[in-house]
Amino acid sequence: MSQEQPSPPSADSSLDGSDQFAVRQSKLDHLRESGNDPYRSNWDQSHTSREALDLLPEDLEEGPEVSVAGRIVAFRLMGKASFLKIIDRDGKIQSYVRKDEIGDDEYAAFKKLDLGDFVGIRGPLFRTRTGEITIRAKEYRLVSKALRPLPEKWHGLTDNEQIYRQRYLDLIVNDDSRERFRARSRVIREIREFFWSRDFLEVETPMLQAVSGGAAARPFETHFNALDCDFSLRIALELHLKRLLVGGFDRVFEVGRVFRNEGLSRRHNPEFTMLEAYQAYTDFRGMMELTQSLIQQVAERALGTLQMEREDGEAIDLSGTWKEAKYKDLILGAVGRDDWFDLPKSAKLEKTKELGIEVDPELEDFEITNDVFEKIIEHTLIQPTFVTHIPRELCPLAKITEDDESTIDVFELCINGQEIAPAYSEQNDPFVQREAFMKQVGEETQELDDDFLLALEHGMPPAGGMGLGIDRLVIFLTKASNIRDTILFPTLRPA
RNA sequence: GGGUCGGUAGCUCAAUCGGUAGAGCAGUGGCCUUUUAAGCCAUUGGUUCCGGGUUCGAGUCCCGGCCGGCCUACCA
Repeated sequence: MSQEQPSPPSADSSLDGSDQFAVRQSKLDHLRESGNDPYRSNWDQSHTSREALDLLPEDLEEGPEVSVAGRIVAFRLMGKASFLKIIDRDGKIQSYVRKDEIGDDEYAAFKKLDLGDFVGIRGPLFRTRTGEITIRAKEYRLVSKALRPLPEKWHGLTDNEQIYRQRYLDLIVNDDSRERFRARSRVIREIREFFWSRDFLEVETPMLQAVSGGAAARPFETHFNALDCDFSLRIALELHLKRLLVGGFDRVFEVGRVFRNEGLSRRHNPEFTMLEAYQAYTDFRGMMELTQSLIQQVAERALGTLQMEREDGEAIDLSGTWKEAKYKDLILGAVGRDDWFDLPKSAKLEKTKELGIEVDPELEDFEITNDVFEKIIEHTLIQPTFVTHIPRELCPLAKITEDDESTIDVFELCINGQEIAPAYSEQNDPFVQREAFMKQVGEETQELDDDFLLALEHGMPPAGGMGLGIDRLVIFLTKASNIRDTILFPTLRPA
């Protein structure tokens, strides 16, 4: 380490810079040889970047000394002084490092730092000529070496596959992605706060289930060795939460992962996060108030606004009292005739062809109608809309409407052209429930959950229940276009 | 599962009709004490996703495979 030699001969001289990993590894080796192993270092933070920036009011040129730490994301060497920018958990801050302030040897070592390295920096705050709040370094220390280069600084990382498989790189270089996942976390926190404030009990129910019910989806199957029996991963939270209503916990909610062995799409990931809440002595009308208040409060607190914007620029207004529409009215409007529900199946199929949608002719009448809803109506419901009076065949777990035997007391909340949250007046008649299950078991590959029916026979209080797909909520709250942009590590084929 | 588009340097992207694979950033060496995608000079770096085929010659054309985007199907 002589000061005279401008660049001491070392292993570096054999490296031409073509192999960035080798160059960085060589730098690491030299640090270790000189007793400065970065992987054995640490640093005490006095402030985060954000906190430090807040310490220098507009009218002041000089601020107190701070000690920060983070990853180097910009590095500008200018002879005997340098600027670098580090990123930590709440932002970025610039530091100014001068040779005459940290010393010749230290500065020589400093120049060997790389983009991506973690450093600690201590020094007073000041304002640069262009007004940027900056730390004038008195001391720095390398506390972890990055052996691989960061993605390009200007374009960031754009390759979708790499964004999903190496999310950490996306989070380092793509500000919007980092902010989207912070927003997701705030949304979930505010959801919990909402239910806690309404005296709901947060619970955890099994993910491994002998019978996975509560929805019509194919489950993932697995085998439990100790008991030598098959289990499936849950596809919904519903049936266990209702057992808790039976048990006397009359306001419960759970936020948790559910798993459905179905296809992938912009709106579907095989594991996704569901909220379900059940409240005794209310009904789907009560859930309507609850759901609207929940989403409004979450948006207000987590994002500070009720005015959303989709990726395509269209606005979504979450304020006020949300629209209500009867399922039947929406269908009649979409097909353009009042006698739709009296038409024979062949005429319905004829009409769907006119409307330009493909419908499987093997389907039941109500399924054809529901295809009309899902393929023509759903994606047009951008503004929050409670769709009510849904045909009873579509859900076996809800109460029948008192003055209309053909519909159930439920709503399906649609926002952003997607189903976000269904809610029901929960069926608590064990006979009607068993009948509905039997009918479903007959036509689907569905197992009967006898244990749940046994619980119902002990008596479940009248209740309203609601389920909400958190990933889809986050999609429109954060202007994302794809569910994968709201899930940190989305499901991909193994590399 | 089907359709379609794509995979080129660490990253972001070029490469005409099938004719020597290039640029910016990053890296390396040098200059530079308030920069802002810092600047200037020089410079390294390629299994063109993989495997076959056609051809004098393939990043480019054909066949097969792998991985991904979008659309679609499945999806309470």
